[in-house]
Amino acid sequence: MIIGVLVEISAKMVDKVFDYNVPVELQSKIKIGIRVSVPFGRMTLEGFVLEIKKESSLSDLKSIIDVVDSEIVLNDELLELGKVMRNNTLSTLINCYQVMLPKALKAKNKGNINIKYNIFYKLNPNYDKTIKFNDKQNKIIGLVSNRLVSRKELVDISSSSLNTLIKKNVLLEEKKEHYRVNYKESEIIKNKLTLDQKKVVDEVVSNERNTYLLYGVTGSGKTEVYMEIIDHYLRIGKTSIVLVPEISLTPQIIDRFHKRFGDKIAAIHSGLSDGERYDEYRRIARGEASIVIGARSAIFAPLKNIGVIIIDEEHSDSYKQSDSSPRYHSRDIAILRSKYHNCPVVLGSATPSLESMARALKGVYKLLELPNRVNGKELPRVNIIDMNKSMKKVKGHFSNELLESISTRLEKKEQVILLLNRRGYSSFVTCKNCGFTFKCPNCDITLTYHKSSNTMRCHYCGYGEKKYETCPKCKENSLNNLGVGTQKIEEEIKKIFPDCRVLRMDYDTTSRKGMHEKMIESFKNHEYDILLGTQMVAKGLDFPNVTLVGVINADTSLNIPDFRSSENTFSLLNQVAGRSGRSEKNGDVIIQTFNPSYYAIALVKNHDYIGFYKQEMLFRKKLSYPPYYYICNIKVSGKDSKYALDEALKIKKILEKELLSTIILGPSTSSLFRINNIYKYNIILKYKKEDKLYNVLSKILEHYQSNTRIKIDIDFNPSKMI
DNA sequence: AGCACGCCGACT
DNA sequence: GTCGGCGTGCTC
Repeated sequence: MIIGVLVEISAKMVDKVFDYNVPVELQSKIKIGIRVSVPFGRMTLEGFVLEIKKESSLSDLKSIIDVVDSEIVLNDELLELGKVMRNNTLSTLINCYQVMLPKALKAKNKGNINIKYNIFYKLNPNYDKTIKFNDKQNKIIGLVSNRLVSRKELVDISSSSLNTLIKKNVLLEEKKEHYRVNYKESEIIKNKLTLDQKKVVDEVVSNERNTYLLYGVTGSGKTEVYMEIIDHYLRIGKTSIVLVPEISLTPQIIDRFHKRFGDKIAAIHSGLSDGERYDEYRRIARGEASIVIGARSAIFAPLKNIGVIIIDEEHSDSYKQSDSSPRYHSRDIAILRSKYHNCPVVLGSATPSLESMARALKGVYKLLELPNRVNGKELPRVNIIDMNKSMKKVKGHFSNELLESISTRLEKKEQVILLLNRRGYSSFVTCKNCGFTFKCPNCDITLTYHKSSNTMRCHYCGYGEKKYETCPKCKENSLNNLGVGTQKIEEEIKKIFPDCRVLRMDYDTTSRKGMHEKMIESFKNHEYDILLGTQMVAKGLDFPNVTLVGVINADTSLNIPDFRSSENTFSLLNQVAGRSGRSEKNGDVIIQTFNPSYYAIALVKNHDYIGFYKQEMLFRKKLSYPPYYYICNIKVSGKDSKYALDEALKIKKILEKELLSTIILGPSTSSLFRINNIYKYNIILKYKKEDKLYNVLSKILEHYQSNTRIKIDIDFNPSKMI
């Protein structure tokens, strides 16, 4: 027996199958998709078995050392999917496979993440009948004589007696896997659907394979629709995947699915330890869970017989893996898997990505709409406050309008959410006298001030230094802590409303395990009046008593140098506005901005997504951006900035010669020019149809693979270009 | 990823 | 002469 093995090294050169002999005693364990350990050069590596055959074109094969798994880790569907991914992302095949698996199944972590077992005992029918037992031993034997008894139960009687019985071979051990995550039985809660919701459900389950764009306003009951669709497929024995952005993968949403589907769900979220993740993964692989809910990588859940794939908040950029290879998008993977399973894909959003809406309007996706809120209420009233006028009257960050509204709600014992838009914003330190700002010596990024340690830190590489008292440039004592943090805002609120209970929710306060959950719960129970936070208060949360949403600073996310900054801003504001007035009481929204007439802000007033879509499409067309053109970012980086730039220019020359219908921009320094002393350049391609593209880029990658002085990363349809 | 091979600069 | 720099190539 000869097998073809893909080894766990991510390099173009070894991104192929290597043949090995299999010793007779291991042959019965070999399956396609199982892992083996093999000698490779003078190393020992793990790899995936991709081929089983009788002959090889090479003689003198080495033999595999061992078989790693008892069950396959990648099934045929995922093995094939990986090959398509490699072609679409120009990544290595091994990277594509590794991204599908939990940490526990990667070679580097072997042994660190274990399967937990519960130990049970039963009576050995052939034990030595001449042995005499004491009372406690007899009690144990009585218990195990007709059933499996857990070790814990027997230890409670007498651990020494138990040990004696084990030693004398009277008891036999049996191990059972123990899953660390627990889904308790739960009473099933089902809401009655509105006519609109029912129409959507009926369309999707009509069993045509189709990609649907579900455009539903905030509060229109999309989650209920998802659950009904999933329920339909569950009843006919099919499985489902639900993707949610990590930031809205809260205990609240998991709880809702849990209440409806009990232990049929497997939830994969950032709060799980590696071991817990592994347990969930095995439950899925074994068919013990049939509904998977998780963030981006849950799209690879090894479910069989998938009935539907749902991507909630489909516009979220968290679905694109942008920091490492393979740079894939969950939406693309969903559509590929839907072809294999012949099942529908549902993309849901109140503010669909322009790409998806354009496809829906072209008929590539099928458009479904939920134009009304389920409670029959109007969408909240949105009031846009021009801070150019207000700032003169008020010091601090609050306009009179916002303060008055907060005050009214507090009197009525209603709750308030305040959003501090920190995207593209950080609390940097600057000199009021000469304008000097502190930057990271490694990354060219402004350092962020941390009050608790009185240090300035780089958010990219972790560099930190003590805060200066005087400006290092002009020696004046005029360093100013610019930028607002949630702490600062909290202090301001407390000054104005001393009795008000403020809950601060941001990255700092939620990083401890379980804090996020606790905060949401306590706010829901009205232990606080105001929830103040960053992005994480904008998405998916459902608090019936919230009747006012205030946005402190709508503009900051407009300043990001990215062609999607308007889209991201509109979508963030629209999302957070949707947190207001979700129950019986009407809701209000107050948005503070310095650009009140800018369309991405002004159109939030009437929740006018379609209006925004039309405006934004004009801009995208004019500048040849998606969805009119595809974009590909070629990242060239190296320690030697001149060398990297020279090579980037060479690459551009080649591209210009080969790609005749592509717009080529750059090489430009990205806004994060230097990270950890690595200099970065971007070459941007804009194209509609370019048949040679993948071929040419592959050749470039191949040419530079062994060049250690620069690194080339290719990102198709990048979500961000920093 | 590692490791060997091989081809040019400054030294016991 | 040769030690060692790292660019290039290979691993079934």
